[in-house]
Order: sequence, then structure tokens, then C-alpha cells
Amino acid sequence: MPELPEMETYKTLLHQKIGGRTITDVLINREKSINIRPDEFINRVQNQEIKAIERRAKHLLFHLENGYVLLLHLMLGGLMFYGKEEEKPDRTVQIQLSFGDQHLYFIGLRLGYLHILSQKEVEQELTDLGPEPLDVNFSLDTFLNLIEDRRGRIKTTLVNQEFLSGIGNCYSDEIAWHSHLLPERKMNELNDNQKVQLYQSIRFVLHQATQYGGYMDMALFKEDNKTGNYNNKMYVYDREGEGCQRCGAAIIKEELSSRKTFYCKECQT
DNA sequence: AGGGCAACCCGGACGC
DNA sequence: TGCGTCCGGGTTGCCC
Repeated sequence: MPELPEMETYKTLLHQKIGGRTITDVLINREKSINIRPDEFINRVQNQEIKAIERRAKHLLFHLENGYVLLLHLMLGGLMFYGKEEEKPDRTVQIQLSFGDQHLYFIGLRLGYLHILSQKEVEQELTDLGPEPLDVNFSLDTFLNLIEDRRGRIKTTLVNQEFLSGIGNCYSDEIAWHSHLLPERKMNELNDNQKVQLYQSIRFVLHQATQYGGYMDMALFKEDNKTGNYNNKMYVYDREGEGCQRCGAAIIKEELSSRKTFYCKECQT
């Protein structure tokens, strides 16, 4: 499911495609995906220029010239496609933003949404999110302060958006593997070296995954060769039974805190 | 505080 | 091809 690297990739690519362009048409096929009446929604969005696209946690923010913001969360299975009508994947489209004869399709929005909000409302909406793990200000000291008194498991802590923002089920496993630590390990039982290692793995894995365009393999547009290249770099996620890249042992799949979890029982401790 | 769990939602995958 | 069934999974909220 789309997490920080996927949303960051979307941000970069969409900026190139629709940054500075004007939304000519809006099509709402699923009213539950928006937050106000469709006619009001269209009123606020149509004929507006996209001034900037920003990512916060797993959200994308489309800043419009009238000051309103389109706040997107893809939740589970949501994805986007940009292009001409004949290029779009054969999937149900919940919302469509048009830019002349090119369209931005929002697909698989089941629990996901695209809300139109004032800047103040967006701020309130995002107020409980923890720090951005790739932010330059997210230092080792910040991290050590953050995990002080934390007694939960590594995995549940990493996916907690109030603790750190943008990490989900996939990257929590990737980070745990990279740090040689089991996802079930308790934060407060890690020694100093392991805490430093965990911090470094958070930074490394998220950075690398973003460089490779995340792991979701659906291209954002025709001839998009950026999106999803991390898919074949993944260490453990969805690799049950395959050999561990470090020690060769078979990757284990298990349920932890009602989430599917992948790890190597030989070289993670 | 942290763990457990239900509810939200429905398209797509899968079985026959 | 066609129809019925089931499941995924981030987030919220509630309880213990």
C-alpha cells in the first residue's frame, strides 16, 4: 500500500506533469471519496491552477490558486494514473481531474479520499502526525528522544503515525530487516547500538526506496519507468519462502499485531 | 501506554 | 465466460 516512498514518487512525477497547470474538469463517480457536495467541490476545484504539490506523511496536498487544498490519502490499494483516456488502466475510477485532454485518475479509493479543505482545516487534519523521517531536522538525537519511554514493539511503533509519519506495513518490515532486528522486539529492550542502527535503517531504507520510485508497480503514466523499481529490491516484504539476501535462510511470514509480517529468523535478532 | 479488536469499504482475485 | 464469495489493510475509536 502506498507509503512515504510511493507518495514522494507520486509528488515528484505529478509536479512535472500537472504543476502550474489548470484543472479544466472534475468528475466525481464516488461521492464518499469527497467531503462536501459534488457541486460545491467542483466549484472550488474547477478552473484552478495547481500552484504546488506537497507530501506530508502518506498524504499528498495539491495547493490550488484560490488557497484551497486538495488533501489526498490513498489508504489501502489506492493509486493514480495520468494520461489520455485511451491509456488509462481498466479499473474503476472514483474521481477524475482533467487537464485538457489529459486526466488524473484516482483509482481504488475505497477507504481513501480526496478532500477539499482550507489551509487551516488541512493543518488541523494533520496536526497529530509525527515527524518526517527523511527531514533534515530528524536527527539521531531527535529519534532517541522520541523512543525514550517507548515500550511497544518495533513494528507497531514504526507504523504509528503519531510517532513517525509515513511508514506502513511494508517499510516497517524492510527497516527491521535492514537493522538486523526482529519486528517483535520491544523498543525499550534495545541497546544503544541497536537504537542507532534502527535510526540509520529508517533513513537508509526510506531514502533508497524513494530513489527507486517505491514498490508499487503500477506506472503513473505511459512510459513511466520510475514508479515501482524498488519492487525487485525488497528485502523481505511479500518474499515468503525466498532466500534472505544476507544469509540465504527462507523468509518467514507471520502475523504480528494483526498485520502480516515478513522477517528472517536467522539474521534478525 | 500499549495491545486487541471491530468497523469502515468494495473491487478484484479466485473458485467453481 | 459468468457468477458468487471473500479478503485486503490504513485508520479510528473503544475497551481493558
